[in-house]
Amino acid sequence: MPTATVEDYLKQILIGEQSAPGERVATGAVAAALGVTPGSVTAMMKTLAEAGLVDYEAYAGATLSAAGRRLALHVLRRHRLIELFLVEVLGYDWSEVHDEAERLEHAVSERLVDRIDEMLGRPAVDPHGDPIPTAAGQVAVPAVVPLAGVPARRSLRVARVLDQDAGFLRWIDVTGLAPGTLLHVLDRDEAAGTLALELGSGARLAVGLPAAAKILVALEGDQPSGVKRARQ
Amino acid sequence: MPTATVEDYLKQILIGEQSAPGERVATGAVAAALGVTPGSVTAMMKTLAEAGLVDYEAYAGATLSAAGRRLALHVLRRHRLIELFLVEVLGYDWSEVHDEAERLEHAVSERLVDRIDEMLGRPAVDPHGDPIPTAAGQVAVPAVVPLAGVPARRSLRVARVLDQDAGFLRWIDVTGLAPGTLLHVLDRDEAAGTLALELGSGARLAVGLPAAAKILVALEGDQPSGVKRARQ
DNA sequence: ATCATAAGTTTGAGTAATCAAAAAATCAAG
DNA sequence: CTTGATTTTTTGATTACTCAAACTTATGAT
Repeated sequence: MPTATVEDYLKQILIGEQSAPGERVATGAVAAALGVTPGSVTAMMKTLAEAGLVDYEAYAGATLSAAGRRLALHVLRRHRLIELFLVEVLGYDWSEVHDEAERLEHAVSERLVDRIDEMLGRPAVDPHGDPIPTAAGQVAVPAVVPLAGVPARRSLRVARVLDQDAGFLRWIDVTGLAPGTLLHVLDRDEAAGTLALELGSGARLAVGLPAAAKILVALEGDQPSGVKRARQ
Repeated sequence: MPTATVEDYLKQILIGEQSAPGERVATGAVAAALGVTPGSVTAMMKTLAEAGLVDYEAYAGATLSAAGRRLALHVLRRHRLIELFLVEVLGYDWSEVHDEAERLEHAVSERLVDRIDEMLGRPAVDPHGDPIPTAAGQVAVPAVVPLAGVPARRSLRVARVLDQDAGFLRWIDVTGLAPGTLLHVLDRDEAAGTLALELGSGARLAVGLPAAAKILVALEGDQPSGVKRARQ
């Protein structure tokens, strides 16, 4: 049985791989994400490689092995199902669930996670729009793109918010850009680095490109919940 | 912030104090309950005494300090609320909740526990009939006695089952002696060491005194949920 | 091509927990 | 009382992390 610490490292390596597919995950990226020193990460990388959970090469970084990916996907599944459960069943705000889930993900049994999954109707995504891996390790890969890259005059739906920071999520809340929101890009102002938006509610606002890069959208008119299954 | 291990030791010392009020809790009792060696307990006792959480005297055992009791009661509160939550909200059987709660009690925030408490309507007891401490550290002390000590010809209600062993709890289930059950003691057979019972359902059965010692009952006719509050 | 900087690794040490086994203290009979 | 059994403590080692700081490797800019 892996320790909570091992689970945290594996999860972080998986997230690193997902944000830059095909590349090795750097020691420093893991250190920054977990709030530990680079030396600690190097030490753990060797432990994980020893256990056959990652393929580690000094100075180059690590990739997950099949066994490591399997484990990491289970941790991610637990995390995201717990987040959704906290919102749906316990009335948490989606900006508050991350830290609670961070601790619970190491304490819940597979059995409890499956009950939660069942109770929530086997959901595909968590409150942030992040896809929830199935018990078998399958992840839905929705057809979404960053809002920052969308040209003017397109109709979109907010699908996912990448930043888990509570402050950012509260800003999303007050501007009304939560997942599910319909919106239209009125104009791109490349000079100012902003996008002018009109929401489904009729409200108009401008968002900066850095923020827009963290908001993933689906093109409306595409297949509504157009989702491919990939063994990822 | 105390570690999960410290919380486990404090909780166990509290349970030891409750089952033998006024006495110091022995090193060996804690070791047996937690499944560690006596040497580990001695080491931890010193750590806890150092931190002002217990009053420890070598070869005599430990008692909780005010700070230690406060902490231990919070752990017990978390444990019991989680047990009830698993039964009421997630459909667990009461014979299965103990191990799950054992891990979750160290991972839930005070905030989450309070939400659960609120959602369950600030319950007084968990599925086993064990009283749930309030957030302020108050514990209800119901007027209950072991079934083993009740004379014949009394009407009773099962209030609490002391043994958390899943096998014992399943036996309670199949015999129909779960908390809340009304029953009547038809006869005490001192020679055989059994009690003849008639349940509210009309079923008759005999239970041995060792089992009856682990079942606490309230005398029917007393104030129905006659409960005193004690700062314990 | 070299050289400073950034990134990563190594080393040595510390913390929190554990155990096995030796040593010491307590208790209960006789 | 003394002895023998039981309980508890001590000792020394181990595991799974962690960090700070010294050292090494890789990268990119001139």
